[in-house]
Amino acid sequence: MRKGEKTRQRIIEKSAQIFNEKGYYQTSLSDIMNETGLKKGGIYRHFKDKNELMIEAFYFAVKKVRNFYLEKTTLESDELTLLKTFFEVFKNLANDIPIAGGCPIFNASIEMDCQQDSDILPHAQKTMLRLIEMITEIIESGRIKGTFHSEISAKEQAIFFISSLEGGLALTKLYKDSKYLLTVCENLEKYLQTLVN
Amino acid sequence: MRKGEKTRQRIIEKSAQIFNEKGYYQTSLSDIMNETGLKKGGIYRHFKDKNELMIEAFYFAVKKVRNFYLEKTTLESDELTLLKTFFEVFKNLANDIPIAGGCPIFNASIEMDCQQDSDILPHAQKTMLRLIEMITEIIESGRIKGTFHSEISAKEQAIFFISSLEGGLALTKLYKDSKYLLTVCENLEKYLQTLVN
DNA sequence: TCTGATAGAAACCAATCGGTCTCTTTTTGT
DNA sequence: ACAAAAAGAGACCGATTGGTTTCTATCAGA
Repeated sequence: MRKGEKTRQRIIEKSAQIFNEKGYYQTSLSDIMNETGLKKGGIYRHFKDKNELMIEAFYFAVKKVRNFYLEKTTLESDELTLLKTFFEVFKNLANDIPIAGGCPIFNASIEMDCQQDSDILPHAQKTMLRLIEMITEIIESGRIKGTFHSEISAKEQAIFFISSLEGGLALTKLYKDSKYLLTVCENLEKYLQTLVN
Repeated sequence: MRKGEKTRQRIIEKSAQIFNEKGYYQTSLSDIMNETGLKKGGIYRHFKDKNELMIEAFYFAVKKVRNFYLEKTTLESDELTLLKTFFEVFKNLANDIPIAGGCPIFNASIEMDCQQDSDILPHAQKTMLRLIEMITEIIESGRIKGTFHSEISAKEQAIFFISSLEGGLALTKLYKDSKYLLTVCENLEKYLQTLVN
């Protein structure tokens, strides 16, 4: 790999961390300069503007969390396990694993809805939708197999789960206390049991 | 009332709107100047700095939502009704009633956890705690009266409700589609029924 | 090893930020 | 109606923002 390509990758990784912790628009070029050790010229050689860097960093952060989830699951995992693993990932995010600052999709989402002319907003929307659909498919699959009873709407359940988890994670970040998210997870697992046949 | 005091109040009201929509740090003095029609000198006469204005605007926004909730309830309202009214307030917030931009406490919270040296953070924490306690007391009261069964922890339920609602509101803002929050509310009401004796 | 291509430093830029200061206008109490 | 006090306009300030440009240093293929 070319040296430039290596540097480019390093910039994305480092800035993805900062973006997820400080916010995309709260993070300045000098923050990224400090973290990467590069000067402005060295950064702008690899990205045409901050927006391009933000988008690449966003997808990097998302990929990092997705891979973390995938590592914890196997093809044999049943639907109940998959959902519980999903909850686990959120608990880990509260402890800055695999990335500091919480859920990248949620962070980008809530930041961008204030930001007019944001180039990230459509990406955040798309990625969140894919997350919802992923959970929807798990529930749907469990419904078909008879694990969950079928009066429920899979997509609505998915929205409910994700909303609760994201909200709980937000409270946990607000108080820097994981008990809030843990409480939400416990309740969700209890709720999940009521859906099981 | 002195003219200055009137102006001061107008600045607070107008900027509370913008702050809640654009974010406290995304909103610049010129935004406030545009909205109020005042120049910089006219604003800084009434507030020693932007931080002071932010804090006052924050409490104004919170008070506005709280009053909206209080107007919808009476002393005779039973606990189940109080909780459902609380859900209703969130649904209204999705439609920019009584203030545009969603829940002021949540907005301030998520913005401030990125912002180092934020003067609002402690106020957001305090106010969110009061909200949690308010809901906790409703549930606790219902438990004592026998409306809810008593194996549940009131505070944990309160955290769960608020997390879900805030998360649902965030999704609704992301897609500018109230269906997400409505889904969350429906699920919460169903869940609420399982707590009723 | 040499040379062209790539990578990066650093000075520079206009725009904007929050904030101050001075001077003028308006309001207010008498 | 007048004078003192309050209110507001607007120029100004230094710092910082994202972004450009030029020039040097390093890397990589022949």
